[in-house]
Amino acid sequence: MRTRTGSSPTIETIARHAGVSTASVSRVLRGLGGLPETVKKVQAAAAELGYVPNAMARSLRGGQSRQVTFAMPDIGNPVYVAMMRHIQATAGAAGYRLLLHSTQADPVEELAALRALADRHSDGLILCPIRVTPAHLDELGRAAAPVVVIGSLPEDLAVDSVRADSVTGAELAVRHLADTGRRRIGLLNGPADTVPGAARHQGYERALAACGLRYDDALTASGRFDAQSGEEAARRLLDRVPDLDALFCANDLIAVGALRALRSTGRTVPQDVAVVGVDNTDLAEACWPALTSVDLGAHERGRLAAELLLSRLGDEVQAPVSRLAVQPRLIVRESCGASAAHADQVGGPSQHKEIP
Amino acid sequence: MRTRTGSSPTIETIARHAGVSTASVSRVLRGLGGLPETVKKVQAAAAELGYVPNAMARSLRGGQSRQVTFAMPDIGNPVYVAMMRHIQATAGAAGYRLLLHSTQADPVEELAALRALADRHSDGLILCPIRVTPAHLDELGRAAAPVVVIGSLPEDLAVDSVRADSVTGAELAVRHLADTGRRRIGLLNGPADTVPGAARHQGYERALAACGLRYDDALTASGRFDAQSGEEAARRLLDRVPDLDALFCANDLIAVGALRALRSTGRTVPQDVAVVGVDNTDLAEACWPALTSVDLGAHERGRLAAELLLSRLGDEVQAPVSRLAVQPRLIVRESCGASAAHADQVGGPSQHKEIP
DNA sequence: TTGAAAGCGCTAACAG
DNA sequence: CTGTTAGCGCTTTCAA
Repeated sequence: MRTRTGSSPTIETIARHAGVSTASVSRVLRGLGGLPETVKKVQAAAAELGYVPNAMARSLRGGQSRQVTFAMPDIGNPVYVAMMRHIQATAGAAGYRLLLHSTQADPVEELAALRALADRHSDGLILCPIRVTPAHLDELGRAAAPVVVIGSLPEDLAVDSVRADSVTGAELAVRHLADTGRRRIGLLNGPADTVPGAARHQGYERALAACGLRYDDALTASGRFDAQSGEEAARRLLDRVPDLDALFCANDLIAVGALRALRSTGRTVPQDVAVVGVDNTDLAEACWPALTSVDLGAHERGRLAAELLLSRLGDEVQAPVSRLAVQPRLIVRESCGASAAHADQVGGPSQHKEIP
Repeated sequence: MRTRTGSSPTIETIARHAGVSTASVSRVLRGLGGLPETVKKVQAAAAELGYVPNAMARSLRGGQSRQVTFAMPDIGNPVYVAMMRHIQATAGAAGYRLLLHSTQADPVEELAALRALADRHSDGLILCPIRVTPAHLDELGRAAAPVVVIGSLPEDLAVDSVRADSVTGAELAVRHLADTGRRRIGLLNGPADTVPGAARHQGYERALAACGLRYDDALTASGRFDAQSGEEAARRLLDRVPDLDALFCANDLIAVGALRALRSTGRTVPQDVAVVGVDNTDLAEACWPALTSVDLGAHERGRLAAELLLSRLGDEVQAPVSRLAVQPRLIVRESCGASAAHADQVGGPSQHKEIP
């Protein structure tokens, strides 16, 4: 085993060892020219001393950190984990490291993530804002590095974004419920004043109209975007409107809570009440009855956001602002009337029907 | 709105602006002394120009990046997300940023994460190895920065670690099954040659012995640590041993797959077959029947690992190696015979019995 | 092709 | 208390 001096070798150590200049070491190590003789000496010295270039020095010199940040509201929500996985894959493949910033759905934290770009520790940011306040617009406008927002933004803001078509997604769900004979369709929403919350509500309302069903405030309830809140909201709603025959839930977590509430109030899913979630997370397949869910393309959004950010980082010239939208698909599973018998007869996992 | 020059102001910009030296700027901005007059001028200039110190320069100078890395096998597994959440909270509170490295359960990737410490982009690493090969031991020995391993390590390796007592956890589960009258208890394991896989197997075998039940290879099956694999393994096992009355699953994902297999082969849980998972992830409460699960203290492990790493980073002196172990608890839910009636009568979420 | 030298932006002696 | 100065480790002109 080789001797370990206290501190790691620098480019100068290698230079001395190889009898060349630091400039030559730098060149050789990055594959730029060099006399075969020189190259060999440098490589030998580097190998022998176990030299690895210092990333911080390189970043300072080069003006870029080769790191990107993903800031999202709640790491406990599998939909963000799905995004993260694809962001990490895309960024990693391009040689970028991934920094995580969990904002706790706190706008202050979101702004902090934006402002943190000023210290140049990160070359760019992918942000999932839960709300878009004037302060957000302001900070987005003056961000010190490229930002891609996953979510909807005002038209006139010159910031790249990737959004789900949440309204259409909600429509898909509600329409499917109506088409399969449901008439008293409730909405279990997250905070109505958040971007996703507002979108779900809008889609719900619009779809009802399209199906000739009347919108009724009494059929809606809102809370947080988690299972416990979903369960509580479902109980409240069911108390108030016992004859509901379907629940459209703003995400899968809420839907899982709703399933619990339904079960504990003696209702059968989907016979008595059909349930649809949103995000098509792993939870949808894990719960029972397996959850019909609107896939808003979290994977796709993560990948696209990362690609957008990377291309922005690579660009010399200012490419025009991109505003991507991914199409939702409805994944029909048992919670929504696909007969259990049908599901039972198949061997493999992941049986579902897809409505694009 | 203030004018935006192309590049951000440096400490020198501020110095000129305030009519002082860069050293004074540095001092003032870090709260070290200064004449009130000077302080005011500097702060004014910094505020006016929107100055933020460059993190890379600071890191290079200071010899530390104020970043730590968490490397884990599979970000799709909620147990790692749980760890991550607490690592992020602990590290974040101490002013460290969190880098993510998903290793895909690939030993090569794990080694890469270890070696990457050499470039000093990260001050320390929390590693969840899925396997510990001789190469791991070697790299752990020569790591360029402090490492904390979440998992078991050979006694003679001088590396901090936090482990779950997975063997005791398995015993808790199997013993509970035996105590509640189960006699044909199967094991659905992940890869047997991984650290967690081996531990689950060992605990299973040991608990059977303690309960006077005979170990039988035919009652075990193994695959990967995910739901699909769990479902397939469960099918194989049930085909082979139709009269199983309990399944001990190596993690919650496998257990979820097992629930699916049981349902689709017409068995009722827990009446026909009781099921226990491991990790007590959110999944355990999401599925139905709610899953009895061994809580191996993922939160605790994440927090402790982060604290260990941070204290190691702060230490001037070499503190002795820490080897922490967290105690498992069995969280009993419906999949294991807690009567559904009992669960139904309660209003709130998270009803369960806890066996420490 | 190679080496000398000038920084990237910051902090920390060390004098004054 | 403040300014001068010397780097942290690297890349990159610019000459030779």
